Amino acid sequence: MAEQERNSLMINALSKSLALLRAFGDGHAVLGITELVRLTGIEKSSVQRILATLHSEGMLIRDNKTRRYRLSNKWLHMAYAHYIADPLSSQVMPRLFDLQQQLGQALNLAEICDTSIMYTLRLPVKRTSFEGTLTGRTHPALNTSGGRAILSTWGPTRWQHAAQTWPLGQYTPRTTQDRGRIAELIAKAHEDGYAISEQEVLLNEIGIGIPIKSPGGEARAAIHCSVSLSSWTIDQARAELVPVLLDTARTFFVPEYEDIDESAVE
Amino acid sequence: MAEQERNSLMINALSKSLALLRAFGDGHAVLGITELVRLTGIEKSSVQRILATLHSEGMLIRDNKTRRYRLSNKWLHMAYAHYIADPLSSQVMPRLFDLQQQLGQALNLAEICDTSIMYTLRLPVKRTSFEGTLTGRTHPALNTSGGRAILSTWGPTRWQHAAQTWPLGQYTPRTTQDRGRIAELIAKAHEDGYAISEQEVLLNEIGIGIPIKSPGGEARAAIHCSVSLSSWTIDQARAELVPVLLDTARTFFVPEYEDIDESAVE
DNA sequence: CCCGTATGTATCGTATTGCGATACTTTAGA
DNA sequence: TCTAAAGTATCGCAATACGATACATACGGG
Repeated sequence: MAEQERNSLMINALSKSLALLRAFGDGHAVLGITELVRLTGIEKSSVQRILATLHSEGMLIRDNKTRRYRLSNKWLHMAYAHYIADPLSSQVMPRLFDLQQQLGQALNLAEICDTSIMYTLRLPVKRTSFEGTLTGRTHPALNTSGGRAILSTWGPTRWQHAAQTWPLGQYTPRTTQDRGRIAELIAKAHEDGYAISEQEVLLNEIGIGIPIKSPGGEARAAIHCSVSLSSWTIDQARAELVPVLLDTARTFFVPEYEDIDESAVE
Repeated sequence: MAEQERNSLMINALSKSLALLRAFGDGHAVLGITELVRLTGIEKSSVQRILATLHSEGMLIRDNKTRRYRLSNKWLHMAYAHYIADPLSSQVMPRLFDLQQQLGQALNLAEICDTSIMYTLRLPVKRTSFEGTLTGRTHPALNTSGGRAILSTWGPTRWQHAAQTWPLGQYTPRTTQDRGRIAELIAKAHEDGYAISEQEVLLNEIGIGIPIKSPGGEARAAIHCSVSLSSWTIDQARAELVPVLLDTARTFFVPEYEDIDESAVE
């Protein structure tokens, strides 16, 4: 929010277009003009022009019956290009694959993305829900073991602040809503070197988050392991899975973030 | 190309930005200003502005050392939103998963995207290359079994035209360069109801492409199965894999394309 | 080590271009 | 059939993005 206007070389039309595109991500995947006006607050005429442009460029599919739009598969190209250029994914992928063979559990790479956790690599084990296999899914960082694991490396000041201000979701009856409790859990994760959560996002699911630290000790990503409460207890998971996961996470080399970092505060 | 300008409600800045973004996809995943100017032909000042905007929106990561940019993981959000809204992927995924359990072979969903094939769902079997696990990868349609399978449903006129004009790559010594031969292979696929290719994209690989037809009989997508020549012969694959794959592909319901279709001819 | 070139950054006046108001057309539901 | 809501088209204005140019910084060879 803060530093939008300082650079006078910002293209307004492009900013708006991105805002509009993001609207498709936030739960509403199929949208018409008026809905977009409501969601984004952009003028109808502008929405009209942006949609026309994106559509004519093949980036949007239009349902001629309902006159509503959805994102085309051309966007997968951007995702692909991201992965190719991303030093972390290419490094983590093969190790994650081996780990999955060894442990037989669902594994993800989770990255911090503003105040959310995004699953960027996914290796499911059995037939899960379709959504469960897709990369790009996000959850509020505070709700997830991965998010707490990452925050636990940022130092008490920053994680306290995050625990108090970052958004929270409500997924199951057992999703922790108590921000003080969350701060405690992060502190615990700081001591342990990893975070465990129980049924906070999905019922019957234990989440294990292991931070992937840069040389400076801060993490922007985590290995996330998801196991079922019907086959595992928390203690079993701690004893059998955590050590292996910690071993793996330690071996990654993550360069320091010289870039914006933008700290996602306020 | 043809119908760019007829609509006067096209936003120039946005079109340019998309062109610039696409440059990251085409093999060059990390780019500086000057390189982008070369690749896209856009004025340096414009490139500068677009990059500044995208960067400040968090869509690009900048390496402060080399001053070059790459796509951030925010784009995965767009990919995610695409999948959520796409009726085909969500339909195919579970069936593909079952198939993979049954056959134990690498399976993909391949979709036509202009003159290319894009792998939009991937279920690899063993530790393959990183790229081999990523969705959004494209190859010239003419080079792949999936592309030929799809074209074989479009009728002789259109597939002849495609065979003569669509781009061709050269991946292995055995990649067919003869456009006449490719037209023949498509015709063969039309008779058989599927396409098989041998070592045209990857050495030691047999590709099997099964069209997923809409009620009208035309396909925009294909199931693609990749098997190793060290364990299989072409005849074995035809006998053991193809029937099962055909059975599966037949059961999908793909709505007709009322949308642009844009036929990628010109 | 210094210089020359190539690349990235900042500035600025102008006319182009995207803006938003409004009027028109189509759809869907009562 | 009518009405309200959603989508589409038009148009004049001025704000905005444009591109030329000048300035700064990085890189690499002699």
